Parts: sequence; C-alpha cells; structure tokens
Amino acid sequence: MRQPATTARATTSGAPGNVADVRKANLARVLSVIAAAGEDERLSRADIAQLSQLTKASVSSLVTDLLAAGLVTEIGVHRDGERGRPSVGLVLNPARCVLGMEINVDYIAAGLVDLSGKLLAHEVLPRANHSSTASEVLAALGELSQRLQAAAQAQGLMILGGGLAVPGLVNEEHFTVLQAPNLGWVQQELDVAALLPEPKTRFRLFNEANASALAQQQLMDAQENDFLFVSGEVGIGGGLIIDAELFVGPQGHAGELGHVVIAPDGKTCSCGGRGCLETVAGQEAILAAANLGAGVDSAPRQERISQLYQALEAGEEPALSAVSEAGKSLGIAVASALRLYNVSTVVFGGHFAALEQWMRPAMEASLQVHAPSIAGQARLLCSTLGQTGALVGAARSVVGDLLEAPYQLVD
Amino acid sequence: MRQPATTARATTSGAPGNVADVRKANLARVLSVIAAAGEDERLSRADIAQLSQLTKASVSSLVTDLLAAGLVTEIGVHRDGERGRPSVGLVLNPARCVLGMEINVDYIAAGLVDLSGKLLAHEVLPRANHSSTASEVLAALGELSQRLQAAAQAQGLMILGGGLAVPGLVNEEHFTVLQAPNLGWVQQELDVAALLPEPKTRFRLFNEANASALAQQQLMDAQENDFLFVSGEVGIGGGLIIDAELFVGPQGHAGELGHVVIAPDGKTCSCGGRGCLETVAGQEAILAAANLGAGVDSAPRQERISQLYQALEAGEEPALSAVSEAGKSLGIAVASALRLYNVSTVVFGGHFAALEQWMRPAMEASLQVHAPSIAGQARLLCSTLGQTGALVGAARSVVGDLLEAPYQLVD
DNA sequence: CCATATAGTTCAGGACATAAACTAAATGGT
DNA sequence: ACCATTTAGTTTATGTCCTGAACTATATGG
Repeated sequence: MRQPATTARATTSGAPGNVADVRKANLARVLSVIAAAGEDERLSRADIAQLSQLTKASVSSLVTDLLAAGLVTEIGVHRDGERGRPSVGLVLNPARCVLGMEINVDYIAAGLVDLSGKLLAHEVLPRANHSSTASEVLAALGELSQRLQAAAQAQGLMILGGGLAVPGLVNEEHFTVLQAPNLGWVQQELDVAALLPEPKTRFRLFNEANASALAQQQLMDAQENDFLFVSGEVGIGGGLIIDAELFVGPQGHAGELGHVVIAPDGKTCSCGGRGCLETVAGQEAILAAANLGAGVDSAPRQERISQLYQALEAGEEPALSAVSEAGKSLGIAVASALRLYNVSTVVFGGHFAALEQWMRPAMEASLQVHAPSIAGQARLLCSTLGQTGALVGAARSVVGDLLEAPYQLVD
Repeated sequence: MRQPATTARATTSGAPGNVADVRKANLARVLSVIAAAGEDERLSRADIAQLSQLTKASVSSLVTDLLAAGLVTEIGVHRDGERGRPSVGLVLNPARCVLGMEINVDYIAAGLVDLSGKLLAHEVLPRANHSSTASEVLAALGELSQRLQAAAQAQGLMILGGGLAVPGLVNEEHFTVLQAPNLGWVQQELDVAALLPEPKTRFRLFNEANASALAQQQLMDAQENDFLFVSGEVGIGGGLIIDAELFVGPQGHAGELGHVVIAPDGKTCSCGGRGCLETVAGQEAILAAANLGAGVDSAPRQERISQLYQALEAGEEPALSAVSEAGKSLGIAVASALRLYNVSTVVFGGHFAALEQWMRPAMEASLQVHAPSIAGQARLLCSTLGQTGALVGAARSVVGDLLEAPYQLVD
C-alpha cells in the first residue's frame, strides 16, 4: 500500500540499511556543516562536532576521510589571543571545481565553479545557435569546455563534474533534449563525453530556468527556502524551489509557466494551445505588440529589443501598452501558480527583470485583482543574475550532489 | 549554502546519525515490505529477507521487535504439499487501528481503519454544520468518536492515532483551521484531545481534498505514483500526489485548484479575486447558472442539486450549458495545473465525478484547445470514492506515518 | 615555569548488520 | 520405519561505526 519508506530509500537507493550507511550520512553531514559555514569561518573539528551533534572522535575520523578524498583542506591556524591549543581550520577544498555550461539562443557559455559555489572563471561566447545544427553548437561548446579545462589545469584545479543548462525540456537520465523550440531542437541526444574530462564523476543536464532558479537560491535570504523563479527569455520558463530543493515533478518539467492559460480566447501559441502566457508575455509577443515583430525583413531580435527599450524610455506607445499587457498576463499566471504551489515569493529573471519598471505596476495590479488574499503577502522580486546565472546554477547543483554523496569520493 | 543533506535529515530529524538509526530505518523497511504484500500473502521471515535485501538473521531480529510492539502478528502455518520446515506468516496486526474523521458541510463522519488501510467500521451523520457553531460541531464529532472508540474496544481493537479531514485550509502544526468558508469557520482552534483516547500516539489534521487524494491513491494502479485529485464540493479543492507522497507545499495548501484564474474578466469570487475556477464550476456557481441559485427563499442545496440532475437527465437548458461551461473552465484550469505540476493523471471527485457524463466532453475539448500537446497523454479519471473517502484517506495517512516510524512503538 | 584552557586523538565498549554454521520441522522415497 | 532432502528460522563470530572517557598536544598568562 505504500512505497518503501522514505527513510529506507534515503540510505542508498534501495540498498539494505547497514552500519556503513551511517558513515555515508555522517560524511555528508560534516561536509554540509562545513559548507554552510562559508569559506571565511574556518571551522575547527571541535566546532563541527558541536554543530553536527556528533562527537569529537567521530568528527575527527570523518574529517580524515574527507581530507583524503580531497573535498576538504586544512587551513592555517587562526590565533587571536585565546588560550588553549590552536584549532585547525577546515574549508572546502578550493582546488576542486565543477564545470558549468549553458547553451542559449544567442550565446554559449561555460565557467568553473568551486565547491563553495563561487564562479572562478567563465567565458561567454555570442553565437547564433538557432541558425546552426545541434552538433555544430555542441562542437563549439566542446571547444569552449576544452579552454576552461585548460584554464583549470593551469590553476591546479581538479574538475569533479559538470552541468549543462539548455533552454528547453530535458531528460536528465538519457541526456537528451526533448524540446528546445527556440534552438530549433526537437529530439536531440547530447554527447556528454565530449564535454567533460575523463573520468567524469558526474554530469547533469538542466532546463535553463531550473538552473537559474538554483543560482538564484544562493542570492536569497537563508530562510527563503521556497520560491518560484520565472525566466523571461524567448520562451517563458520557470523553476520551483521547495524546501530549498528544486521541484521538477514526475517527468522533470514542472514549473513551466509559459503555457499557463491566461486568456481562454487568446491567440494560438507555438505549443498549439490557445491563450498561453507566452502568447502575450514572450519576447516575440511583446515585440509584436510593440510593432517590432519578426517579419520577412525584420531586424535581428537583439536589435528589435534595443528598439523596444528606446521606445519605452521615450514613453512611446504601443511599446508601453505591450509591456503593460504582458505584465497583466504575467500577474494572472503568477496568481494561479502561487495558489497551486502555495509559494509566496516569486523572482523574475531575464527580460522580466529588465522590464521591471514598465511591467511591475500592471503585474501587481493584476495580481491584486485576481488573488487579493495572497497579493499582500506575496514577495515579488527581480533577479540580478547575469548571463552566467544558468551555468552557475547548473554547476552549483552538481556541487550540491557531490557534497551530499561524499562517500563516492572516499575510497 | 545548503540545507543539511536530505540523507542526514532522514535519519531522525537532526539527531546524530548513529548505529541505532540503522535499526529504525530497517524496522520501517521490514514493515513496509509486510504492508506492501497485503494481508493475504502472509510473508515468511525468509520472504521478507529476500524482498528487503536484509539477511534472514536481521529480519528475524527486527520481526521480534515488531511483534513485541504489536504492529505485526504471526499467523497460522501455511502448508500445501511443499517440502521443508513450514513458514510462519507475518501480517500487520489486525487488532490495531486508527480513527479517521471528517467534518463536511452537510455531515460529520468517523471510522476505524486498520493498518492495512481497510475500513473496519464507520458512521456518517448528516448534520447542517454551517448553521451551528464550531464548538457544537466538534462536540457532535466528539460524541461520534466516542461511539467508534467503544466499538473498537468491543472488538478488541487498539486505537493508535487519528486523523481529521475538514473542507478548508488547515495548519497541521497548531491544529487550527485557518479558513473553511463553507463551514463558516474563519480561524478555529480544534480541541484535539477531546476527539481521541489517551494516550494519543498521533493526530493529524487534513484538508478534505488532500485526504481524499490519499484515499484515492489506494484505488490507483500501483505504478500511478503521481496524480492530481480534484474535489468538487461546495468549494473546489485539490490534492496532489507526487512520487506516492502528498505534496502540500511550503504552507501546506498546495493543490488548491478552485482559485486558478480561468477567465480574467470573469465574476468576482468569494476569495475576492476575479475569474476563479470556483466562480464557474463550484456547486453554487453551477446551480446559479442553471437557474437554481441560492436566493432569499430558495430550497436547500441538496434539493436544488437534485433538481439539477433531473434537468440534466431531461436534457434541459440551462442546466446542460451550465455544466458544460463548468467543464470548459475545469479543462482550462486542469491544463494549467498539469503544465505547472508536470503530472499527467487527474482524478475528479465529488460532484465532478457525478456530473461526468455531462461535463467530460466540454472538459476534454477545452483541454484539447488549450494544451493539445499534453491532452493526448493525459489520463482523466473519475473517482469512485464515496462519502468515507476523506476519513479513510486521513486515517490511512496516519497509518502510513506509524508504519514509517515503528521505532516509536518499539520500546 | 606551571596552572589553565582548548583542540584533537586514542581506546574500550556497545549496537548493528552480516555470513556461515546450526537447529527445527516438514516431505518423499525406499 | 528410516533417512536424505528441503526450506525456515536461530545462533555465533566478525567487522564497522559511533560514543564517552581518558589522554596527548599546544597554546596563554601570571
């Protein structure tokens, strides 16, 4: 009548719960305490014992393993006029990192993220990806990845894994992109091996909005464990963080706000549906409503977007009402989503963040009209994530996996 | 940067991961294997060892504890011409049960549910709860509960806990009902102690739709671990099952489909918003659209509902179009919800199930229009849960908790 | 130079799961 | 009647891991 109890599943995916599992859990526990402290705190073994509620003896033993695995390093003694034996600081090994990558419509990007989540190096390469084949794009990304791998080696950094974010629906298990309409990809298998150095400890594939949501998480207050990230790009994506974890739903595509119905009698969407949010608040929809739509001999999107901002700055119609209509629709979709997820914080990213000043009033008004009882307590924020958001989020999530399963690296 | 790792949290909510936790996990594992087998299979210790991937020795020891805790009982040897020492069957103790209760608009109900999830006894008491005070309702439920407790005692059943479902938003931790507009409750604290015998091992409070979703889970195929249950009562509620677990969101109110916006320019809802699903597909909304609305001297709702069915059977307008409009709106809300949750099965309960034959065509058409890409693979079912659904679901969930944490009962 | 204080390690002890040996209780052939 | 065979369940020796207490290491300050 029930699934195997969660506790049992937590041990090691179905394996019998034996004494060794306790160590796995405690390795992760110690590591999470170290990670939570941040890099400047330099916790001692004694501190960790207190924070983790383990004994000094256990912590000592566990830390020995983590040091051997290269996940943690000891750092110079920190003395400031206190009695007693000086403590030895422990921090996440700064010489380990994860490769984060992103393929988007107008660029590819890659970067190195260390175990504390810090972006050490990155490179963004503008590239018209929708006008070349998937394998060309992947080849270009492979080259970019090679450059960053070389950079890592030059700095003595060991790459432990990688994460890739793409603007579309992904199947993480099979490393396939199911749909990425804005890239022109329909069913694309990714050659993961070409992107990472051997032996690749871990590779994960992310939807761009989900990866951005994970990156956004680092910028939020520590208590803010639940929020919806709405990514306004060519399409409108969403990433949902529940209880500090990414919620992706049964097939991994939850949070997709772009196809929430906001106007039953609205326009037909690229998904075939009618009245989706994307038909009013997607980039092309806004541009079209502002008389800057894609046409036979229209300018490239980036240029038309610049024109949109110029028009907005100048206070011109129909740009203003195009954006305001988008805001109104966004408010409707957000009202429904907040209700369904029971989340009260929304973070807007991508063009929604950039359009904030023109869009927010309409969106807030719309939320007030359609969900007055939650409008008051809802926190509507705009993200400050830049172009590296998605790759950082993808990498950081892989880092999180590594830190949650350190026993994989302890021999 | 991260919450304490899930694995660590799973041990025992923050307690240090020590060897004793392994036993807790394995007690639960053994119990879940026994529960999963159902009552007719009568697994032997050897069977359990195989299914749980634990050794015979461990299972023997664990079963000894479970027998001592009274969660499991041995059942007569089962022989049918096979060689070898006969096995001793193990089943969930049939002499243990949980008290399930429900308060709804038109009735109160209570029942006894055993550890296998079977409803052993129940009583439904029609009662116009909206026209009496909360404490009167609770007193009546207390009496009902007393009767079932007496019945349990008469049958030698020990009550291990209880669950109560109410049609409104609840705060499980504080045992308060935040909103139950259809009961006329605004902020109501529940005196839990009065409802259960001492010592109450466990008491939980549920939203009615969530409880029904949990009950529905038992009726689904074993693989169907993800679905949205939509409860059409006076209000429209929802319960979301993800990965075989109830998903309630950060504040515990996720899944509420009733206030999804399906018509931006629609009617004003009781929640203050505009165009909520409930303004078209709620019981009163349907009745009003069928010219059977509540008025100064209108008949009681139950009677008007009967009139609605008569009109539908007779194929009369405006009843038919009222229901069809409701179906259309329901399709829109479901389209958005399926997208946001990435779930592909929906189960309709309450009046939606009863209205199926008149409502389904419009709903399916609407889903096809607004989400053609998922309409094909979506499974739309109608529930066969009766009036006892919510109380069974609430009780079953408490049973699940007990089975997942058997160490609480092992001395 | 020694009392004091704090950090970290060592060691005996206990709880568990495991594997293998062992006991228990049936069937079936001779 | 007897014994080989088969399966169920228990006992025992072993190893892992955490724990608490004793112990070592290394600083400060009078």
